[in-house]
Amino acid sequence: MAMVGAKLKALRTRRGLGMRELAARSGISHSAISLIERERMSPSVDTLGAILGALGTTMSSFFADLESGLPSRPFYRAEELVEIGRPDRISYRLIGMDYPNRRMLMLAERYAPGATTEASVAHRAEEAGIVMRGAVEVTVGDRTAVLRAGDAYYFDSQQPHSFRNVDPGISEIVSAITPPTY
Amino acid sequence: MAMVGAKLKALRTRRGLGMRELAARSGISHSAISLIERERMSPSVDTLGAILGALGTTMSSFFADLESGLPSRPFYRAEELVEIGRPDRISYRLIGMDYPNRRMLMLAERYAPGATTEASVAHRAEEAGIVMRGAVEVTVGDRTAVLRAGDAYYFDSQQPHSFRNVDPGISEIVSAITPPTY
DNA sequence: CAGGACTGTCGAGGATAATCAACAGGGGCG
DNA sequence: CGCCCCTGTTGATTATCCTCGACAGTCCTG
Repeated sequence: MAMVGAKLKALRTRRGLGMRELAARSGISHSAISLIERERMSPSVDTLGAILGALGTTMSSFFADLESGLPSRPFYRAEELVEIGRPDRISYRLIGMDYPNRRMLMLAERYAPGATTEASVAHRAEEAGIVMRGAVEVTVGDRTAVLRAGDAYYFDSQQPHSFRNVDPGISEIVSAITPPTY
Repeated sequence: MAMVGAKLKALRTRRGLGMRELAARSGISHSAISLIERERMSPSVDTLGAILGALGTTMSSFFADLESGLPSRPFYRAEELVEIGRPDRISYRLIGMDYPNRRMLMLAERYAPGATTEASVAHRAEEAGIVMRGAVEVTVGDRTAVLRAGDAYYFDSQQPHSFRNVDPGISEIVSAITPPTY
């Protein structure tokens, strides 16, 4: 999380505030601010949140700016895709893992026989995908359908939804979610 | 920073990962993950960053989702505007301070006589404003102009820029910056 | 039912974040 | 100059994060 200190200092000085003044407004000690700005310690989420609050910022704005920039490259080899699931059940391989400030989550999914997704909290997003191999039972709200190669889906993530592999072998889906509230 | 734990747990379980598995991938101990998920401690930025990385997420995505939602209200009284500058030099009063995931920063600025902005790092953004009162010398790149009531500006923030109050009294500007890399 | 592999929680310790109180370096002003 | 008020840095102490290992519960398998 490099650059946190430099960015914080830029924010503070731009407002013409001293460390002590910012400390008083945020409830964090001025020495802590000094150490954070010089990258000599990594603040807790609570601490950083308090400081950003006094500067009129939020965590998301702060890190959105920090992590912004163009991706390092446009192409990703199959072997490079980062695994964020578990291959023995449901493998989720992330496309464009080093794209800094993504607006979309694209995944190559691979379901082991019988694998089922966990119940998820409702979130405002749109989710679409297409089955590439096998057979997947998709439930959205009160509707259920078995999708096979070539079949697709598109729904609002706010509705309760789940996926279950009903093929005796492996099933594969390519999916996209936006915004990436994954 | 409430909800961090719940959101983290949702992310982990959705991928079918146990605490120990996530601990191994992130390099953070499973007990720390347990404590964080139950909101019994506030992780450091480094720690949370490591965990999110193993889940294929970034800080900005994580907090963007966490802080999302509709604003509590559409109207803000003059007295309510939050001060993020210093009234004796340059006062910056934030409009819509509780708008959760803003794409824009709008400020009511008030310059004391002789006040000057600090040098700022280059950032990719657009900045516009209009002078309401007094006289402000605005420098953008190699150009300088003195703007008075009714005069306005619009420039790319990547160019070095600064503001200086050249009025014997107080000068006022209403400005907007997007995205809010402030 | 016993054994194993998994789940998450808990307690004691060491590592680190955060605080408080000094300290040192500018300017400005009488 | 000598004093004041500001700036940010540093050392010693306390509080908190973080780790390691132990513990208890669940589920599957022999």
